[in-house]
Amino acid sequence: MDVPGYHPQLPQPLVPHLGNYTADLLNLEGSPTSQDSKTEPDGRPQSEESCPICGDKVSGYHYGLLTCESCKGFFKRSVQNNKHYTCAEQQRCPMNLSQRKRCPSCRFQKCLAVGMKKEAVRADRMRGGRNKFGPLYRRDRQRKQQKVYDQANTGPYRIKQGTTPWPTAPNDLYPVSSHASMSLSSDALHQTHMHPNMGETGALIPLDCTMNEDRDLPPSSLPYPELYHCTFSGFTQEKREMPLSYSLVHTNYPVHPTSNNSFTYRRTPVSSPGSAPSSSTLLSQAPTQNRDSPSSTIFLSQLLEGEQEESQLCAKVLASLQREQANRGKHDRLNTFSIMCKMADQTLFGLVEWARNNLWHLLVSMCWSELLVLDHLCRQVTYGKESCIYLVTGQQIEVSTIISQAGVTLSSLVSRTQDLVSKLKVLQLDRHEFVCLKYLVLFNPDVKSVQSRRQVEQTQERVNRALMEHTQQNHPGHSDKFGQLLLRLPEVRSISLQIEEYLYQRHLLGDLPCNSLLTEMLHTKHN
DNA sequence: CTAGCCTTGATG
DNA sequence: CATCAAGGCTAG
Repeated sequence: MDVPGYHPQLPQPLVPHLGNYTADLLNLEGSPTSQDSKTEPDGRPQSEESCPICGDKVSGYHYGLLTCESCKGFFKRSVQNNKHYTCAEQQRCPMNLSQRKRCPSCRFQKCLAVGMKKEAVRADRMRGGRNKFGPLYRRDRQRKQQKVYDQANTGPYRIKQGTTPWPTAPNDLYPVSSHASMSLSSDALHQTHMHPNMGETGALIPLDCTMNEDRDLPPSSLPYPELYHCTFSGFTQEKREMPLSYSLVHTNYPVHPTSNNSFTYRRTPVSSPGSAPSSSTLLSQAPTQNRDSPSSTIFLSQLLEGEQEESQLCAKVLASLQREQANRGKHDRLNTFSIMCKMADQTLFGLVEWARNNLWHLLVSMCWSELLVLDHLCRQVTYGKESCIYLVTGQQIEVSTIISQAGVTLSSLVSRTQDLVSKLKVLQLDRHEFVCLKYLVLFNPDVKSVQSRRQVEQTQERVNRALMEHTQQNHPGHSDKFGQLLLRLPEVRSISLQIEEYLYQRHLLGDLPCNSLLTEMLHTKHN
């Protein structure tokens, strides 16, 4: 998902910079304090934490996160000696204090999976000193402390309380990648465009493009199921911060163009912004309504009212990215891939915000990637120009630039997605239909752990009927639009699965910000 | 090969 | 000068 040849611009106060960016995904908590305490707020020594790989006693930060001394040494030896281990079993060997020696392959995979960074092992073997990521560790400590304070507020977004809820994953530590990176020429810079109404304060914020997709990838299975018990608890704080970030850019809302498929709509005070209608609303009328009644129209309006306006989402994402960059040092900028992850992350926050209750959260956790794909498709159909990809931030990238410079997987994903965009443009997908597709994807009665299967089925049926009636009433000349739209869903699913697989591979390579909602979703779904 | 302890040296 | 995360050393 990195975007070679991509130089989007973000408004101030981001600092223009043309070099490689440190992919540091740190907290948004403002300037660091001078406290560098090794104790938790409750006075408990931090060293009592257990190693995320084997559970042994943590001895400090090593190669990106808190680990024990032995895993530190193991990781160092493995990277320095360029070890390639093979697991004799199914790459799911138990990893604990007593068994960590038994399978170096699984141990190393787990090191990578929890976020240890190969890049932090020095190629020149220089001893001593600090690498340039020292400040990142410090901010990680602060964030850990902040998390402890926030533990009381972990209610609304918790999906699952696991026994090992990814507790010791690196908190957004993300040292500079040693992967091949390249700085873009000014030509490439101009291959991306700001939306004309993006805001007058927009300064050139070029980003590097990391061409590191086609490295050797580890097996695509998902080892260490115990890691995939995740919660959203770590995100309540950032989420709560979101409204504050509005003020940063809210005067610069991009005014998105209104196409024939007019996607602008007015929100009524009845619905809380960005929140879907309640389940009772969705089920308030029997699915066997009289077809000629306006019930489906009203129903669709209700669904639409729950949708977040694009300009608001755009503002949120921009504000988040701005703040992220503002909190970084000069050599510490997000790289392109990390920025894309951040965009996806913020869109996911929107989805979780949108989802009403636990059932919905569960459903979202099973189809988040499809919803993201749908969201992207809708944006392309509405705002996207023929040869460009339109990002949630309003920025545009030439498809040809991506295709020419990306690796096989990414090119394939972009091509497939653009094909789908073309088909949906031909179908003239409108916002009502998009929302219906979104609900049809969400309300999937096949999700195993869903208790109220009947409720999910009924909602699905109702949305299905609304979509059918809408297409018949609004596009009478296009007799099979309903069927054509439904036929696109398997491709949406297929693309989303490929994206998940791609993201997981990047995650194993340490490229994904570990403390992101994106990462948690990735793990939760495969749990 | 492992893992505990030691040395180093940039950083604030 | 203290800190602490790098690499080094070595007995087991």
